[in-house]
Order: sequence, then structure tokens, then C-alpha cells
Amino acid sequence: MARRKAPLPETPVPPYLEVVFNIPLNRKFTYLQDPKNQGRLGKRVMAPLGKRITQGYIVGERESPPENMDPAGIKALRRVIDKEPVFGGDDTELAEWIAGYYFCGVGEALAAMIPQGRRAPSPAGFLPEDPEIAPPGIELSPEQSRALEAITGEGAGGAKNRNWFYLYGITGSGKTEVFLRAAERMMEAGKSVIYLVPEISLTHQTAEAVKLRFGAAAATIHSGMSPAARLAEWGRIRGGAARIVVGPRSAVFAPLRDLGLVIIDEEQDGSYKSGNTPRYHARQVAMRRCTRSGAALVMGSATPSLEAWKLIQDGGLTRLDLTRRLAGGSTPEVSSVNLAGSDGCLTAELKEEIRITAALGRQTILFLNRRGFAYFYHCKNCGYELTCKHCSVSLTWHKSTGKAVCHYCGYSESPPAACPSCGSLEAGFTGFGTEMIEEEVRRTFPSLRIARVDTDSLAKKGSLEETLRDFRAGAIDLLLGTQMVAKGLNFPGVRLVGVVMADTGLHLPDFRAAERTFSLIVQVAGRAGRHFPDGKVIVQTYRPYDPAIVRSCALQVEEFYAGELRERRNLSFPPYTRIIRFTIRSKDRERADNAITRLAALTGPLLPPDADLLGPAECPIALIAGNHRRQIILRGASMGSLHAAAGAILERYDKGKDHRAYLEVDVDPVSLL
DNA sequence: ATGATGCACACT
DNA sequence: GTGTGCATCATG
Repeated sequence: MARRKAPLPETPVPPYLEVVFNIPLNRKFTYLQDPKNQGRLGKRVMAPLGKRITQGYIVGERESPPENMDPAGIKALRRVIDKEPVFGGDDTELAEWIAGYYFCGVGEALAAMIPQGRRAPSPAGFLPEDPEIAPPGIELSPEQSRALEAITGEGAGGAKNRNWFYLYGITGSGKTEVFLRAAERMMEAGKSVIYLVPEISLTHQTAEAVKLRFGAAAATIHSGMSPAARLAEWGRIRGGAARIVVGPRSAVFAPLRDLGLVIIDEEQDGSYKSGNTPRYHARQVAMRRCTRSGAALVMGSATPSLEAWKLIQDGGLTRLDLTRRLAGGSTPEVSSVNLAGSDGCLTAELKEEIRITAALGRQTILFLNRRGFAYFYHCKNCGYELTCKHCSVSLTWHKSTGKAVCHYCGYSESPPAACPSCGSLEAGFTGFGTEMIEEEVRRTFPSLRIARVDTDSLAKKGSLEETLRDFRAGAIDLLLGTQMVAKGLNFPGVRLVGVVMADTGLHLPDFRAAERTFSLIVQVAGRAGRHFPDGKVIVQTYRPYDPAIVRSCALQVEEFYAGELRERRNLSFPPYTRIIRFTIRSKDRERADNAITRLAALTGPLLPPDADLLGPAECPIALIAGNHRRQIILRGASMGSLHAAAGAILERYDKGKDHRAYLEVDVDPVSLL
């Protein structure tokens, strides 16, 4: 085969390179070229750093060493990893922004953006050259058409950002089709598209839909892929072969040229916020990329985050409504039932519906939202609770092992027969674990075929898929589990969904508890209605009058947001304020206390006038895996001055730092546990 | 982050 | 006099 690779007039190879590393240090290091390999901007290298050889990223080229440095002290690179650059100037700039905003090293930011694979997999044959599959000739509803025109068209009136949108609509109203059409139009116009989906749940499904529509122009990067496979996809994206990328939060970094549109599906989902070091929020990064590139931004959900909702009200996002269900399905009947006074964990109402459903030959799903908080050792006499020695969370009873287990660190012990505090025999496990509910359901309905799905029963790989397959095939009557059974909601045989204890999340010490509980119930109800509009949703709760429960069961979305916004404003919480959280962790309790006290003391005088300080306090989960955790929260009217203060605090804290007490900073934290 | 260094206190 | 533990320092 004739290679017609025009030997580009290569720019001369610079003698010195600037390299950053994946370490919490915000500085660049200068190296000499390795005589054998040419390091260029955007390539990864192995370089001697201290006494070891470490992977780094080339972020600059230079003709001479830095002035302040003895040229003899400059080491040479050991190896250049990449044949072709894996990132460019835009990426470096974005990494610098992330490092500045989220308080981390540029190298740490780059490491989160770029795949870690060392070598793309072997030529992988040829990717099937499937022609772009023609869009199905489905007619859009008037609402969908209007939304599509707004997104792709010119006259999107009103909002500050003329091309930022929120597609607000109940499940089943056809959001996905609008997303896909908008993507299609952008690509026809020669632009590229990022399509973000929440971790795990939707990635696969959406990636398939996009592949079906766009063929080889589609790429996906998700956690299930090998590092080598990710690197290969990355190369296809950078090279321009792939022009639409589907993936979870890290896909917001996809190195597409001519970005025309970023889609964020299920915008309120917590997995868009990274839980470790660059603690970035994909929504925030997307906003930045869109601002800089002029690309359109479209988020969508039936239950927006309060941040987004407020932004819509303030005119920063143009709201597009999808109010109609396409398949003509109606919302299911959703009712809440008071758990108080009921014997076990199933109310009479729920039992009755399970019975009816079984009699009709249909299926039931029982939902339990959180494990660790739901099921605990409790003394009815003195109120004693059995908690983990290393973490302060309640221990959970696992029948299969006969032990009480901690869901944070894995610690387990045999539960005491009598209360360790007062000796009463009125102590034991009460609550709502999946295992216990399973037993109760089996006892109550011995003839039903029951399967349980949770992280424990999921240890065997593929067992979830297997269980869901059986469920779909009708070989299981009742499916019981945590969030992940949501997948089962797509199945047509289902008639009944029970939320076993809706208010578990409401007990969490977090100002977003109500928002999350509300969202969960609405999502469950919405999905249920989509697939079995004749169905029923029963929400069991100890707090039937809580607005989050009342409004979600009535599907009164706007009413809930109005009330919740009022609440947030009264309490000065986001979205009316911004917050930055400082967490201290130390194996030594006293050190943790001292460190947080000192941190709080030096924070006070640095706070801007429109800000205040919450704490110091123990974190809601005060102990995780032997680390004592303390926190302060900086809260202010605007991020600008708050962020500047946080920077100053960090600088001073570092100078006289307490030993063995580590400080973590979280800008715009999503969870406060 | 991580490895090197230097200092304090301990113990053969 | 050497050995362990941890605070401090520097990384090109």
C-alpha cells in the first residue's frame, strides 16, 4: 500500500522540555531531550524525579534552561511513551483551569483527563466500516420539534447564554430522541458532540443507541474498558475518526475538534462529580468548554438539580419542556403508606398489592435505597446502637455470615446477645436490610419465586445480568434490591414497584437529602409508568408528611422545587450560596482536633465579608477506616471571593502544617458526609 | 506522592 | 554505639 505521508516540515526539536507529574505539587520540571526519542508537547514520558522514574506529561518546550537554574543539574528524559501526542494546548489550558479551580496539581488534572493506557491494543483488525445508519423516520412530536429547533436553530431567545438549554421533561417524553437529533444536526454541520451519561446505569444502553445511529463515527470511553482500549478510542477521537463520544463524567474531556454540542443526560446525577483528586464536576467543566468553544450545551432530566433549576429561573439556561408521554402511557398510581405501627418491613397495603400482582401473573420490584443506614443494631430500652470501631456508621447484620458488618471498611464482629450498654435483652437488629426483607417476603409469600440483587449477591460477575435475564423471561416473580434493580424497571411484566423505606435518605445529615429522596422517587415512578402504565408504585415511609415524600408521590415537581428553594434560601445553602469544604483526616483524634481548630482560626480573618464559616465540626461520618475526620465549610455569596480566600487559607495552612493530619479541599461539594 | 535525610530517644 | 520512628525537605 502506498503511503502518501507527506514528510511535514517538522519544527526543530527543542532541547528542553517542561514536564508535570501526577503529584499534588503545582510546578513544572525542566528536562533535556533523550537522545533516542523525541519528546514533544502533548506526549507522555518517563522521567527521573527524585530517586525514581515517574510518568509525566510534556506541557512545554524551550530553547534554554530556566535562568535561575544550573544547566548541569538538568536531567534527561528516560523514555517517550507516545508516538503521537495524546493531548494538545487546549487540554493543557483546561488542566490549568481545573488545577486552579479545584486546588490540585496541573499534572493531577491532566492525569484525570487522559487515558492511562501505555500502548494501544494490536491493530484490532479493521473497525467495521458500517456506513452511517440513516435515522429512523420517526416523526417528532410538536414539543420535540420545538426543542430541537431551539437547540440547533438561531433564535433561542431570552437566556444569557443563547445556546445553553435545559430539556425538562418526564420520563418517556422523548428526551433521548431530541438529544440524538440535535447531535445529528451538529454532525451534519461538521461539528462534534459529547454525550454525557451517569456512571454505570445508562452508559451501555445509550452507547448502543448512539452506535446504532452514528456507526463508526461514535466512540465510547467507560470504566469497563481496558486501559489499552481506552487509549485506542482516545486516538480515534483525537484523529477525527470519531466525532460523537458517549461516556460518563470523564468523557467531558474527549479531545474532539470543532466541538458543537455537549449533552448532559440526567443532569442531577451525583456521579458527575468526581470523588477523588481533581474533584471536578463534569457539568462545570462542560460549561467551561462550551463557553470557550461556543458549543451549545443541553442538559436534561425530569428532576433537575436545584442548581440547574435556579439557573433556569435566573435566565442562564433556556428551559425547553417536554410534557407529554409519547407512547400515550399515563403515570402510574403512586401512593405513600405509613410504616409506623406495621409489624415487619412490609405494610399490609404493600403485601396486598404483591398478592394481587402475583394473582395477575405479573411481577413486582422492591426497592431499598441505602443499605448501611437502613439496618442497625438497636436497643429498645436505652437506645444504644452498635457501630463500627473504625468508622462511625451503624453495623449491618448479614445473615449468611452471622456477623455485623461495616459497609465502609469491612470490619465485622459477632453481635452481642444483650445490650452492651444496659444489659437489656430488648436489643438486636431492627430495620430494613435486603436480606431481612427477603426473608420476610419469602415467609409471607412462600410460593413466589424471589431474587435479591445487591452488591453482596453481585460478587459473582455477570450474576446481575443473569438475574435480570431470568426476570425478563418471567422466571422470577419478585425482584428485591438496591438502586441497581432500577434496570429491571424496563421490563414489561412488572406491575408493582415498592419503595420499602423511602425516608432512609432523609435521615442523612446533608442539606441535599430531601432533593435526592425526591428525585429517586420521581425517577422510580417515572420509569415505572413508562413501561407499565397500568402499574402501581407504593412508597413506604415513616414520614408520610415530609414534603419530599408528599410532592414526589404526587409528582408535583415544580411545587417541590419552589418549597425546597425557599428552604435553601432561608438556610443560606446552595444554590443561593456557594460552598468549599475543608476536611482534615488523621489517625490520631487529638491531631485531627488540633488541626481543624488551627485551620478554623486562621480562616476567620481571611473570610470575605459576604461569607461565613461553618464548623469546625466532626464530619457526619466522623471516622472512616481509622481516620478521624473533621471539617469546616466556607460559605459565601459568590465563588470569586470565596475561592480566593480558600487559596489564601491553603497557603498559610501549608506553612505550619500539622503532621499526620491531611487536608482535603472540595470545591462545590455534592456530598457532605 | 514519595523517597532521603536528620534528629530524638532506646536498647545491646 | 547502632537502631526505630517520625517530622522535614526536595524533587529539574
